[in-house]
Amino acid sequence: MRKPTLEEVAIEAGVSKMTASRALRGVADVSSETRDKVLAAATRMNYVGNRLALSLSSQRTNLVAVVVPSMSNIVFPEVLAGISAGLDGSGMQAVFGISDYDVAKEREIIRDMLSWQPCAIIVTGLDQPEETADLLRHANIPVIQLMDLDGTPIDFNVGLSHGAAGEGMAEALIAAGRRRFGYVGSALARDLRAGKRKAGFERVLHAHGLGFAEQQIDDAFSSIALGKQLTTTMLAAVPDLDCIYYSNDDMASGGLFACMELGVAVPKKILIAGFNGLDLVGSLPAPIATSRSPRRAIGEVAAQLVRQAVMSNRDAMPKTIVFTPTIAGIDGYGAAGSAS
Amino acid sequence: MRKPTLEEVAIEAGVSKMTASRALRGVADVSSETRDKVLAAATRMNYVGNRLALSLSSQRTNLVAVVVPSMSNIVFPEVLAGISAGLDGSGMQAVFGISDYDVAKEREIIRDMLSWQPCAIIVTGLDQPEETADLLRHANIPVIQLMDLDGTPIDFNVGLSHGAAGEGMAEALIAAGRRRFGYVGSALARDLRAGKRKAGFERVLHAHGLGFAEQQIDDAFSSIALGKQLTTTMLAAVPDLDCIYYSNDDMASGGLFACMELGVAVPKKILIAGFNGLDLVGSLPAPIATSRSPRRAIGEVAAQLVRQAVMSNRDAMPKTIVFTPTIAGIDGYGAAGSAS
DNA sequence: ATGAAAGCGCTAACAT
DNA sequence: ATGTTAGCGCTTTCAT
Repeated sequence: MRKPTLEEVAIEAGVSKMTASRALRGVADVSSETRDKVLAAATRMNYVGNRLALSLSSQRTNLVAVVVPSMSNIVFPEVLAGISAGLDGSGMQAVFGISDYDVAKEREIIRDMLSWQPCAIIVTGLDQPEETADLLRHANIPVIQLMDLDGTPIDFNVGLSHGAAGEGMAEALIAAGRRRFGYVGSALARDLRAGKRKAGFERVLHAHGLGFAEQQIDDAFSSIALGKQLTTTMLAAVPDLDCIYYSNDDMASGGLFACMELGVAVPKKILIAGFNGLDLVGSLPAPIATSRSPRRAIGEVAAQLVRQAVMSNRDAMPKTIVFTPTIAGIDGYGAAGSAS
Repeated sequence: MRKPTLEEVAIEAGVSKMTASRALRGVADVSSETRDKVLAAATRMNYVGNRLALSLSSQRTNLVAVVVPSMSNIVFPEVLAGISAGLDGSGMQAVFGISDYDVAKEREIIRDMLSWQPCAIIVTGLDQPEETADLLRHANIPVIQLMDLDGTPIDFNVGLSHGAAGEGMAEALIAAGRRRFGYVGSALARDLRAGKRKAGFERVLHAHGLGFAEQQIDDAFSSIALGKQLTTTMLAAVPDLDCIYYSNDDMASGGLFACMELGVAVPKKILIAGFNGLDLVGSLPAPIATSRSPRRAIGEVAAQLVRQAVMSNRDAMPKTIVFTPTIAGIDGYGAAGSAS
């Protein structure tokens, strides 16, 4: 039993296809009597409209394509939740793809999604290779690049500077009296934003005549377990550090757990610093420093931009929305910084 | 500048629409010379096919609709990652929607997604209201219900019994000598699976002449912070518990942090038990009990079912895939249980 | 190996 | 207030 079409509903209701279409869409100029007949027929037949036909015919879709690199920590799911919430009530629908931090896969996903004629596309980061950027530019739809500001946007850009985040954290830690630093990271070859934070952090260290006394970097993706493991290794090799900077909060939380197991006082002996401002960090048994990135807000703002961009003149819109992370977890650095 | 159509590519290549279509799709019976001409023209013009037209014309799509209740902890993102990975290479594309544990919103999302004529739909849980189930049944596509087994599936079912998971955990804890139980949970009105675990747990308690000495339940959604807060409250009221069962691992982790702050020995004085088997739990500074649910595997298996169902005869396929959670974190309960 | 005609299910534009 | 015509961009079917 095939699914009923608009035409079949129209026949059942004793009207033309066009009238049925108007009634179903709630367009004006349909007598309430006719509308009721059509709605009744549609309900009776379990009619569900065909958006393929609708979109093909009307030359526009309600699809917003979104590409994120990963779903294995809570960061991108929160961005997606923000986008989804920000789109609520607009009639638009997000379509997600996961690139696994793989540029070739990202390009294929983008190509695939563009074939669905989305009304906008949201991608992560500014570092797409030229071929991918080309694809995006030729789509002739609003392109929103999320999370990162350190680079040249194609169109719209919502995020924060990871270089500056690294710099800010280093300055805060030096101001807090720390001098002997270690770095624990993972997957830096793929997670370019983590690399930018590290580079910013090192710029400030060098400006103060300092540097990382020790680094532990693994190719695997970040996790609490990996942070714990690398920290244990690091402290066995260089026990006299007074601060460790991590690629993110997952790694940093693992670092805290390693210190607790080794009986190293946090933050008294070693200060632990991560990035993201995960909820987890606020509940941990010892304070660790972090840069709070407004992940959900970034998603919501991206959704707002999409709504504006598809409605109104794109040229009259701000091209860049800058968020500034707040540093938390260092004495005397309560709630500095703000979003703008 | 509008996007080029197949017809324009065909003209540019000096062939008919049909030949261009065949060349682009790699269908047989196209001379390699012609194929090259068409491919060159398509590349030159940055041609991207229009899937709306393709799907409308061919009467089939590569879309798999997926509805999950939440993105605010790592559980469903992992399921989605499993689905996405399981679909890789099939040419199918997942489309996600988030219902926020709201049945009305879920129904609207499902209705919306069905209008895109997906080739299959994956939803969370077995407890959709009749109206939603009707929608699903009338779609005439494979319906896969995830995570839960305690109920009547519409079509295919992949998951675990949460009632049994609660029972198993209670038995393990009683076997481990615990007798004075507390319960800490959240959002039970919406998270029905958490409620089923609690009910199973209580069935076993009652069978042993026991019950919860104290309960702390909040309407908010689960989080580490909430688990910590409710546990602090609970231990202030009833300090002599020897075990607390939580609605999930996020809440349980918060409970552990509360105990650490209060100087309560875990697991010596109080044993803490959650559900999910999050990575986090394996790195925590004290052992807590959990039921490991194979979230990613559930997603991957669902994707496999979809691939089979759209290719072959649905009737010849298994209707239910049962996973059994493993209990971890209780002495003597190493790696009991297995997936089947 | 290639092309022409018809049509997927809907809406836009133009009648009436 | 309702109906008619044309067409969205592609594939299917049937020729050649």
